[in-house]
Amino acid sequence: MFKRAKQSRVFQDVVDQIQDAVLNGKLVPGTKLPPERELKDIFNTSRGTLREALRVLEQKGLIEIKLGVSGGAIVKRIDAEPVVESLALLIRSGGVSLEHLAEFRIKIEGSLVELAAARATKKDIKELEALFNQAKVYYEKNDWENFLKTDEKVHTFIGTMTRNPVFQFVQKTIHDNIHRYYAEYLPMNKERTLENLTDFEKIIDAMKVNDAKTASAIIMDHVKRFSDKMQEKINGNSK
Amino acid sequence: MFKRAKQSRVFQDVVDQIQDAVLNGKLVPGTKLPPERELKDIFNTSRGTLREALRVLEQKGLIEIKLGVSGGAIVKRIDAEPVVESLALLIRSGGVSLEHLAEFRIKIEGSLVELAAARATKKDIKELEALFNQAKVYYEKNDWENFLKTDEKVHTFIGTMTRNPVFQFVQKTIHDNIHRYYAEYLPMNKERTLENLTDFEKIIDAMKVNDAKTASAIIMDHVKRFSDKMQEKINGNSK
DNA sequence: AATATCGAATGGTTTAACCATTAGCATAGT
DNA sequence: ACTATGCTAATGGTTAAACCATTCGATATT
Repeated sequence: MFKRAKQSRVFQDVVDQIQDAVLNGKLVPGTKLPPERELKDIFNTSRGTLREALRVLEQKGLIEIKLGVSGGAIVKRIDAEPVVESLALLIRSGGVSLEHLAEFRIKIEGSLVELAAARATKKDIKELEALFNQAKVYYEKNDWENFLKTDEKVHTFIGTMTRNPVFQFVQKTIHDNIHRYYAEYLPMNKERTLENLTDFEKIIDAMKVNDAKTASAIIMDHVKRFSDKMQEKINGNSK
Repeated sequence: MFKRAKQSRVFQDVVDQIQDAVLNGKLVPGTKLPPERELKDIFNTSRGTLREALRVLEQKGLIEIKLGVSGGAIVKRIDAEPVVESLALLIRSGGVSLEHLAEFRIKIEGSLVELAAARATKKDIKELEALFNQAKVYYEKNDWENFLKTDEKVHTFIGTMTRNPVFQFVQKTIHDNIHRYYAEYLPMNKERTLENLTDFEKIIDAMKVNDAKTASAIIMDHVKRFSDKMQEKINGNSK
């Protein structure tokens, strides 16, 4: 009938109060909180306890702390970083394998490109073409590192084209976490890079006429092909 | 060229050491860390600083802290909770609207059901049928609250059927966050509940023969229909 | 005017003490 | 013998006061 009375931890109360203030818009990003020695009086707590609260808020990505005079806790604009980080932890702890990630990525990136293609503006296409030309230069110079970086930018940019922040941060999270495997298991060469570049060109063509289905099919095939290659590589190495 | 040398914060070093130990398997879930008063000596720090480190580790979901004698910090099995929580924060902070969520959900749940249907075992089907019968009872008793809870269980269970933890936690996160809107904007009635039940039956039928495409199409239509209704309701109310 | 120096504000850390919760044990009462 | 009560010690939670380290701006010096 009754719930166990939650044992209050003072720092948790402080965390909740500040978090609520941020979520209610009472504390807007950029606001500087009072110095610790004042905050501790406001919340009627000790500095140690207050600092535990600040650590939690910092970890949640709600505040950022600067040193020195005129330093202090500043309310941050909430971004996807804590999500990315905690997912990375989950992955690294072994709860998620490369296969799991790749399987998810194939599905999600197909849908994502479909949306992006449907909503592509002329400005988007121009931006994509600029990235394509950049990638082409790196391809010709055999500069794999910068090629990959540009490839990364392309994926991120297509994410923004969806105009949907959920897709955007999922895209970012997946790529942040999958990149580690790529660098380790899928060394680039001229042939593979060209393949990548060709797929890219096809997608831009499909997007130019807002052909969502085609664009989606190409990216799904692209992701699947690269994932399979990486999987082969891993299986091969482990034998 | 160089990065600014990160100003060392002692508690961060403690966090890193313990986190690394967990990720390297040197500390397995269930292990109890020494009491604070010993840990502070081990790391050669003060108790306050050590506790700041523990707060961060707790927030990351790496440890859990129990009170009283034989209490202390216990290494946890890392789960999706921190990911779900930080994503919820991102959503609640206003970066994500219901439309964004619904759009994402339509796509992801289609793919998810497709996978689940392809991998459905007889045991899975039995479990789904049990949930279906339970939902039917609540439908007949006009018990909307429990009907919705069961509906929630169905979605979660279909998530587990994918055998892919990424899909599982995305499904959980989306539903955790969308549920708030549902309860507020989409009051259930006999007609709507029946519609829900009918869709559910169709999906089970498709899954019985591992017809992934059909199952996927049904759920996408289902989610889209309910999202549209909710959207209407919201637009109507706000006018 | 440019540069060097210093001081104050502010986060980072330490220490030592006390409070609150809990598990286990000892004791008393039946 | 068994149960219930209460005591004790271990452990996390909190407080307080002091000092260190970093940074910015004011002031002095050249």
